[in-house]
Amino acid sequence: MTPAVTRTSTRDIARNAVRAELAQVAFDLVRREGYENVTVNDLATAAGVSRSTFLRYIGSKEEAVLSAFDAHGEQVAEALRARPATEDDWTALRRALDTLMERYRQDPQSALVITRLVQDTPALCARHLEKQKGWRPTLAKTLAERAGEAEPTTLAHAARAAAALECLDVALDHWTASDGRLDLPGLLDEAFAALAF
Amino acid sequence: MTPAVTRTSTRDIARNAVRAELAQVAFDLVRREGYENVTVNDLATAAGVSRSTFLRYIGSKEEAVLSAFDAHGEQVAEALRARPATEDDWTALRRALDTLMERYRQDPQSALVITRLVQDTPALCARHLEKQKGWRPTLAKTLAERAGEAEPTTLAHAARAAAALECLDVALDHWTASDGRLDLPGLLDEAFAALAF
DNA sequence: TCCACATGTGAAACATTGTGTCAGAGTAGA
DNA sequence: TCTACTCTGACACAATGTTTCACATGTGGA
Repeated sequence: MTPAVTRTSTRDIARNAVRAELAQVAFDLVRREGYENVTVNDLATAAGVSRSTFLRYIGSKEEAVLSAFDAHGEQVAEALRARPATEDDWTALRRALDTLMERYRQDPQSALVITRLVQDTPALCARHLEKQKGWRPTLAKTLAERAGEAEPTTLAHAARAAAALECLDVALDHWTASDGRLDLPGLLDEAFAALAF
Repeated sequence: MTPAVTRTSTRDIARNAVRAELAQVAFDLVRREGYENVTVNDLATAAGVSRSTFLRYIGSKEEAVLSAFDAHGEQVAEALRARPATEDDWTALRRALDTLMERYRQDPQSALVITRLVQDTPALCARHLEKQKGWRPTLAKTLAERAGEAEPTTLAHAARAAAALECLDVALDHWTASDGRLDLPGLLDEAFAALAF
């Protein structure tokens, strides 16, 4: 059985560091050569490990690129928890997404490349949507907790969480379509406003 | 080059019939044995054709199940076009989804099985989300056309289309979680209402 | 020091998927 | 009848992801 408490041992830290390193090398190579033109063998070789080891850490070729988004779900949830309880759900969700906006602002070039890569590669796009769908229950639960102690997670919370994530998606689509020239937070505002009838 | 006008020849009709037949056999087998426990070879054998032929018609193992949803996007768009121009976007989208509700009402048992299958199989879930994302531009364009002749497709239209599809998704999640006991159109209403602030 | 045990790594085999090629069977039409 | 055209199945192929095994490394205790 797994231990009841999820403690982070030094070994886990080391593993995560290796994983991040492998993902970084993989992303650089994919960025240069294109996702379809690179094999797992290439990625492993570039990282200086065997194919076995690479897959042991990363899990799959898709994950090599998408692990960059691993933390996003929890980050948005964390930001959502930090919003004042008086704020309505929709505003709180919009503000929580500012956490991600900040990431895109810090390095727009890289962000544009990886976002395009995911959008243009069907396999990556599909997996990314699935991963993003996994954030929904967490956000919905956080909304429920904000609402009150005994509040169960309702369908309404799930719908709002899902809609907020779709707004992010739509905004990113328009952003990449404009080659990153349009203002991403502004696009996100526009998407959010479109659902406030 | 492909012909400029997409005409439907008798051969295309025959091809689609074969495709539907293969998909039906494949779905039945997957339903009984489980997606992971069945290979493309099994599906082809069950349908009485070679693996080559099966993949030629269906494209991939995932598509064998997901082709059941192929027409949904265009059906919803069609229903959306049929809504009165005076109706606001959100109401029109909700009513357009009644087309799908009708499908679920006609055969709730099968609908429950296939919906669960897609939800519980990561590969299917991912591909289905990607396919559903493909409906978004069509719906957004339809919303724009409803708005007026020269109206371009705006980010707001895309956001509403995306949100409506997510409402469908959320409603289906709760529906399957209730073993199909809850009223699906009612759940969809609830999800839509959660976004009408 | 020596031993036992756990952990990380690479090599290889394996089942499966999806693509591409090719030859033969069947068919409709000139 | 001859000729294109299409469909089919067989096969080869590259690649993915899983599993198993052997080897190295290192660590703690007797």
